[in-house]
Amino acid sequence: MSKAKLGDVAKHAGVSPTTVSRALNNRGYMSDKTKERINKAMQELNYFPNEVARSLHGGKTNLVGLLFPNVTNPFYGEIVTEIENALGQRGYKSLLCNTYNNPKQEEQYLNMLLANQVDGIIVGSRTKPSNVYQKANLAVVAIDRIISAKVPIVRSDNYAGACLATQYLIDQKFKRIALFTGSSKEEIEKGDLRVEGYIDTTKKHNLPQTICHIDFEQEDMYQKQRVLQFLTQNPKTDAIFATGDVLAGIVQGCTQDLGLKIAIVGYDGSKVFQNLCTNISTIRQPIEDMAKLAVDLTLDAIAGNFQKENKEFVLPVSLIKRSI
Amino acid sequence: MSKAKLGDVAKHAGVSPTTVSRALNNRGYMSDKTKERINKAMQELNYFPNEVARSLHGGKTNLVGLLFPNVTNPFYGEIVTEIENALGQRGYKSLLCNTYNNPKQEEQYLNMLLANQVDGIIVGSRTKPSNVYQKANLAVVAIDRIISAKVPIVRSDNYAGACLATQYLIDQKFKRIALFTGSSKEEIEKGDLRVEGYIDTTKKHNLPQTICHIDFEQEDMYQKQRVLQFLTQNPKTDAIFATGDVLAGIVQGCTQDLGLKIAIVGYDGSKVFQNLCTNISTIRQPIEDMAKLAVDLTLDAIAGNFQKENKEFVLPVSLIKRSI
DNA sequence: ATGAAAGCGCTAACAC
DNA sequence: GTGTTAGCGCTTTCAT
Repeated sequence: MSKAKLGDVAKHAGVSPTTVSRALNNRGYMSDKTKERINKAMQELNYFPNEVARSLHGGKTNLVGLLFPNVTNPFYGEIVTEIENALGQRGYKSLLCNTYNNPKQEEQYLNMLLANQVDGIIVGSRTKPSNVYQKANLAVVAIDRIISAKVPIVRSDNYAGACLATQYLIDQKFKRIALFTGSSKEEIEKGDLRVEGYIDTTKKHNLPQTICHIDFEQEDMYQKQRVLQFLTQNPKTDAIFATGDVLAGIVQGCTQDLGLKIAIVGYDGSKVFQNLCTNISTIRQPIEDMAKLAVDLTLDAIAGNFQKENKEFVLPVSLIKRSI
Repeated sequence: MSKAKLGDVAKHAGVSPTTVSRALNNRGYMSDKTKERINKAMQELNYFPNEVARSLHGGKTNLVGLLFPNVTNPFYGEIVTEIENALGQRGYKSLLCNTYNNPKQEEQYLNMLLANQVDGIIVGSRTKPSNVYQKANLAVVAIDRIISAKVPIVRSDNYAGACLATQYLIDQKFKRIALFTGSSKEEIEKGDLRVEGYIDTTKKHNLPQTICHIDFEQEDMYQKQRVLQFLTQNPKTDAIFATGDVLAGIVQGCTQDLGLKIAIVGYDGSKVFQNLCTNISTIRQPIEDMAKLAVDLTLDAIAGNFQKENKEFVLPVSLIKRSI
C-alpha cells in the first residue's frame, strides 16, 4: 500500500481536501465532529503530510545549509552539533556540506543549496568570499569569517584570545614563543587577529616572533614533517601558541617524538579536546553560545528582521590552564 | 527581481516550457539553434531549476538522512564526513540529525525524514529498534547496529578488535585488565561483541574480568567521577581496554590525575584521535571504507538493487600501537 | 462551517 | 522538433 495523501484522507472522512488541510493547520473553524472524523481518518490511513509539496506551495523549505570545512575537527563537530540542535528545536533541518575550504567545492554547494530553496545558510568555511552569496536574497550568517558587508559575523574574540595565550606563556617565563598557524603569509597580511594578538603581545615584551605556517590541505604526514622540521631548525623554541587545537595536538606529538619539553597553548577548547588532551592549555571559544547566536541571527533574517547596525558579534574567550 | 522560473526562460527564448525542460534534461531532440537560444536565456535570467518542484514531480528528493548520536565524537565526525563526501559525489544531499541516542528524539527525526521524502537513511544511532523503519519502504542502512532483519549492517569486526586489544595488553604481561564500556549490563546481556572479545580473551588466559560501565548520557564531570571511583576501588588494575576512544581519553586523564601508570587501549582510531592522543593505543576501524560501503548499499537500495543474502558486512580492524 | 478551483514550478504523455 | 495539457500533493482565495 502506498503512502496516503491528503485526498485519500478527505475521501475516507467524507469531506473535501480543503477541510483536511484546515484540520492539519488548525486554520479557520470547523465542527468538532468533522475534526474528529478527519483525525480518525488520518490515523487509520497512517497519514502524514508531504513536506515537499508544502514547500513548493509555500516557497519555504525550513532548510538551512551548513557550510563547514568538515566535522572531523572537534571544533567544527561541536559547533555543527550545537547549530543542528538549535535549528531542530525551532523546526529547521540541517543540510550538511563539507567544503574542505575548497572554493570550487564551496561554490558548487552554494548553488546546490540555492537550487534546493534553503531558507538560510550558516558558513564556517574559510575560503575567499564568493559572489554567489550576494545574488540570493537569502539569510546568511558567517562564523568567524568575512563574506560581505551585509553578512553578519559571529566569532570569538580572536585578538584577546591570542593575547591571553601568549601572555600566559610569557608569565611562565618562556622567552622563545613560536606561533603555529594554518594561515599562509598572504592570508595573514589580509588580517588575522590571532596572529596579530601573538605579535603584539610578544613585541610588547621585547620577545622575538617566529611563525610556522602549516598547510592543512596537505596530508597529516606532511604536516608533521613540517612541524618536525621547524622544531629542529628552531631548537631554542621553549613555548608554542597554536591557533587551533588539532594543530596543537599534532605539534605536541612532534615535540614528544623529539623528546622536547615545550609548553603549548591551543585555541578552540571543544569538550572533546579537553577530554582527550589533558595536558595542553587552550583558549576556549564559547561554542554553544556562538551556535545559538548564529541560529538566532539566521532565523531572524529568515523572518525578515534584519539586524540594523551591529554586524559583528564578538564573544568572549577564556583560558583553560593545564599542567605542563 | 525575483527568481526566474522555467516559464520565464521559455518566454524569453520564445519557446514552450516543455522545450526548456528538455534542454535542461537533455531529453529528446531539438535544433541546435533552439538549444542555444534557451541556454542564452537561462544565462541572462540567471536561471536555475527549482529542485523542490522537481522532487515533487519525480517523487525523488536525492536526500539521505544521517541519524547519529552527534558529530562531537571524532569517530562519528569522521564517518559522517566520509558519508557526506560519498553521497555528495553521487548527487545526494545529507540531512544531519543528532539523536543523542535518545529513542524519542530518534523517532521524531525519523518521522521528519519520512515527511521530507528522503530517499534513504543511514543510522548510526544506538537506540532500540523503532518500528517506524519497517513501515516505510525506504532504503535504510545501519552502522554497527541491529535494526531489523531487513536492514543491512555495516560494522567493523568488534569481536576480533576486542580480542586484539585484550591480547595486546596480555602480551605486555598485564594481569589486571579492566574493561570500560558505555554499554549497560542489560545491553551487554543482549550481546556486545567488544565485551565478549574482552571476556573470552581474558578467560582464555585465566585472568579476571572487571567491567566498569560509564553512562554517556551523563555529564562529563559525572563520568570522570565514576572512572575515578572505579580506579580507587580497583587499585590493582594495571591495564584498561576502553571500547571507545573518547572514553579512553577520559580514562587516561583520570589515571594521570591519580598519578597512576596504567596502559590503555581504545577503540575507533579516528584520524583526529590519532593526532591528539599520541600515547594511547587503539583499534582502528576502517572508517572510510565503512562510510563508502554504507553509501553504496544505500544507493543500491534506492535504485532497487537489494542485497540478497549478505546482510552483515564486517570490515577488518587493525591495532595501532603506541608507547606507554 | 465547508467546498470548488486555481496554482506553487516542473515534467511527461501525447499530439502535431 | 516543438507545443498542449495534465498532474505531482498541498494550500488558499473565494464562494456558498
